[in-house]
Amino acid sequence: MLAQVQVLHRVSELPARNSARSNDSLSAMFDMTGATMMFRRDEEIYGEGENAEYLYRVKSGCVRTYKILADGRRQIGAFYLPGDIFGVDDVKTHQFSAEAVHPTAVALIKRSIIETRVLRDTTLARQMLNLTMSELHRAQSHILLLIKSARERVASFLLEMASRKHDDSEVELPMSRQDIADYLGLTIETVSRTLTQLENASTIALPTSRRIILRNQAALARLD
Amino acid sequence: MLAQVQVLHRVSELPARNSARSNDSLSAMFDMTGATMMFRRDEEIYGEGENAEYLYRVKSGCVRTYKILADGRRQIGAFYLPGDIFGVDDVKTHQFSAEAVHPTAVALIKRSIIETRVLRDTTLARQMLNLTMSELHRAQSHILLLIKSARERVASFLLEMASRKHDDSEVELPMSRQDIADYLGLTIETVSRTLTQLENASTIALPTSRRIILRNQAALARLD
DNA sequence: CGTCAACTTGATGGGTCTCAATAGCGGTGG
DNA sequence: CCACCGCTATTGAGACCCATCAAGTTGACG
Repeated sequence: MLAQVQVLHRVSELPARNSARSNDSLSAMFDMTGATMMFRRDEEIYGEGENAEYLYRVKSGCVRTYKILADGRRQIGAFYLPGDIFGVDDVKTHQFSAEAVHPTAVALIKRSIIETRVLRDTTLARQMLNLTMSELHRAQSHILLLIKSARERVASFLLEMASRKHDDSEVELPMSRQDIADYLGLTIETVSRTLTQLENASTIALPTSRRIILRNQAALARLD
Repeated sequence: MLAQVQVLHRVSELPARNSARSNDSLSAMFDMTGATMMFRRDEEIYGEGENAEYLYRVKSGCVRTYKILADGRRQIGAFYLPGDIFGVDDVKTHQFSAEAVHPTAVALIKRSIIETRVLRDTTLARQMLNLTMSELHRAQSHILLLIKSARERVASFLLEMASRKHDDSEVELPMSRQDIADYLGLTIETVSRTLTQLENASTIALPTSRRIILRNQAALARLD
C-alpha cells in the first residue's frame, strides 16, 4: 500500500496521554538512545504476529493500531499522538498491527535493552508496569465505549480527542471517517450522519470535515 | 445486597487462565502469606473507586468484575475462575467492582507487600508485568468480541468458557443469562434466543439452562 | 475544468432491543 | 406428595437503530 509523502496536519505539542505518570527513565532512554524513523501515510510500523522487538514513541504525526478480522472487518485498537508510547501489546508478539495515519516520526528503543536495564532499575520496571496498566485502562474504556449507542460513541470520541489537546474546544482530526468508524465499531455513514446531527443541534460545528469545534461540551458529556 | 449461602456449582480443578505464564513467586506468596476469605452469592469483594489494596486469587467459585454506567446498564469486564488472579485494575484505585457470582473462596495478598518485594525480586516484578499484560490481552479480545454479531458473540463466549476447562466438550456455566448478556453487551432475550437457535441447529445441546454441551465445536469456531 | 478520493445524504432492510406473556425449576409448606 | 410461590429462562410481536446499497456533493490537485 504505497502512499505519497504529504504533510497534511502538524499535530504537535499535545500532552501525551500515557506520559502523565512519571516516565522519567523511559523518557530519557527515548531521548538518548532512541533512533528515529519516518513513516509515510498508511505505512506499516509493525505487523500482527511479529516479534515485539521495539517500544515506540510518537514524535510527530499519528499512529493507529488495528486488527483485521476473518470477515475482513478492521478494528482499530487505539490512536497514538505525539508523546504517546505504543507497542506494549504483549510479552512476545504483537496482537495488533501498527500503521502511520499520515506522515509520522517515531522514536524506537530495543526491548532487549529495556529488559536488561529493568533488572537493575526498579524505577524503570515500575514505569513499564504503569505503562501497561494505562494501556489496560484504555482498553477497558474502549470496551465501555462499544456498548453505547452511535451518538454516545461519537460524542465520547470527540471528547476524548479534545481532552488530548491543550485547547479542548476544537479538534483537528488526524484520521479519516473510516478510521473513526473502525475505532468506534460503526460504519462511515453512521459516523457522518451522527456528526451532521450534532451539527444541526448546534452541539458542534464542522468548518471542514477534519476540523470540529465543540460548541456545547456539556451536551456532549451528557450523551457520552 | 444480602444473599443466602448455597453451593450450586462446584467449579474446581480448572486450569487457571492467567497462571499459564510462570507465576512461581506470586503463586508461592498466595500459598504462604495469602489469607482466605469467603464471599456469598452477589457479595461485593471490592468496589469501583476503592483503593486497590489487595491482589486476589480465586480458590473456588466464580468472580465477576463490572461497571455500572450512568444510565444503569452494567458491563461485565471479566469472569474469574479457580486459579485466576484478579484485582490488577490500575495502580491506585479499582476501575471496576468485583462480586462473587456464587459462593466463592478467595486468597488475598496485600499489594504493599508485593510492592516491597518487587524492589528486590525481579522475577516477581516480571510476573506482575506478565499478569497485567495478560489482562490487557483479555481486554483487547473483549473489544474484538463486542463488534461482532450476537451469534458470533455467544459462540465465542461458549468456546472461551469451554477452553478454560479440562473437558472442553461441555460447560457448566456458573453465571446467569443476565451475567452473560452484560458480558457480551446483549440483552438476556437475545442470548436466550441465540442459544435456542444454536440448539435447533444441533450445534449445542441444553440439558439444563446452565449446562451446555458443545456438539459441533467446528461450527461454533466458524461463527466465532 | 476534469478527475479522483473523501465525505455526505437518501432509501430500504435486517438485527437486536423493548415490552409482554408463558414456561420451567427449585424451594416451601400444607 | 403435591400445590403453590418466586425467580429465571424462554418465546412472541412490534419498534427502532444502524448497516447496506446507492447516488450525490465537496474539496484537492493537475
